[in-house]
Amino acid sequence: MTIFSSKAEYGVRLMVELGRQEPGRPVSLKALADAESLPLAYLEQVVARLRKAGLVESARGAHGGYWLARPAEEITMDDVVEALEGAIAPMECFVQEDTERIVCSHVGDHGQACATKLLWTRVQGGIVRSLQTTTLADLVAFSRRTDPEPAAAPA
Amino acid sequence: MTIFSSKAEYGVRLMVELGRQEPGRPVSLKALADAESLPLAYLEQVVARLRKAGLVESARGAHGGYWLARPAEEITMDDVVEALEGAIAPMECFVQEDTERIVCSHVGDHGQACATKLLWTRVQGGIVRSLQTTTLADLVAFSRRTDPEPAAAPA
DNA sequence: TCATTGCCGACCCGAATGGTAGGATTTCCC
DNA sequence: GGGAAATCCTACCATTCGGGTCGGCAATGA
Repeated sequence: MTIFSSKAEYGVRLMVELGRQEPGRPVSLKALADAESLPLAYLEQVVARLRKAGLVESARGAHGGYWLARPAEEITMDDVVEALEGAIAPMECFVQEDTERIVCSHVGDHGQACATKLLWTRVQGGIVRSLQTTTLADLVAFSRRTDPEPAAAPA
Repeated sequence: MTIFSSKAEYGVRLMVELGRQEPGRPVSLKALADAESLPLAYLEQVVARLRKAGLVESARGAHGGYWLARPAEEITMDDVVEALEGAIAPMECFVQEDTERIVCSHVGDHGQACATKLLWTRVQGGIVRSLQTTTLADLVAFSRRTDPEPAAAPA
């Protein structure tokens, strides 16, 4: 089984690529698609989610493009993945309320709260914790270690 | 997004129900299906996975049924979920080799190991750790807290 | 004015999910 | 021996979803 869809993979790669660029200058989606060998039309849908979540900003028209809305150090992967995949719920019956609250709708079958709730809660905790403690800057630094060349944006 | 399918939900509930029973006596799938209000025919497929993974054993014929192959204390939810959902990989490009080894097939696009690897590895670690540190006995105890009645198996 | 780029909605195809149906086959009980 | 009660096994099916494609509109700079 795979946990995340390719939206998450593409979106994270896109964010990393943006993090590698020097800030203040927009990068066209075409350049990003070429750099990562990803289909441009599909990336449009992916980046739209990131924009609606306020993680990237954009400029239209010639020499337009995208850039990070905040410095990479202040972006936790928790936000990125949630923007791309939606709220992280281990199971359908988990509905996220406001903050940290978790509700299982299977309560009430015969008065018994389902025991699986305990398990899924722990799993969710494990995932969210690992996402929250990783910033985009971490990934950018990791990518520079293997490929120090910045992708030479010929805007 | 939901992480696990209903196979995991049903299978875990089934294991918990088996854990609530006194050992040594087989419980019919029909009784389990009734206790959890789940479709019998579908549960057959679910329990087949648990049996093939060696987590439950079975006896055919009248008064046959299922029981835990090991005491609940010795069953980690890691094993249960893996039997039900298959190997846990955060992303398609993760292929589990023999033990703990993780490989990302996206290496080589332009010599750059994908930075997402770092992230997915951490996430997988968070999940596996939470599953390994929870035993079936934990869930059984949790379920008894809310519903102390053992489900009165009328064989 | 025109190329470049972001933005948006419709459509589409294959695979997986969540089942159902039906028939073996084995075993206990009378 | 004959049911009845069970596990087992395979095939099938409806719907959803993932992973895209396509076409067109809107805005912006040269």
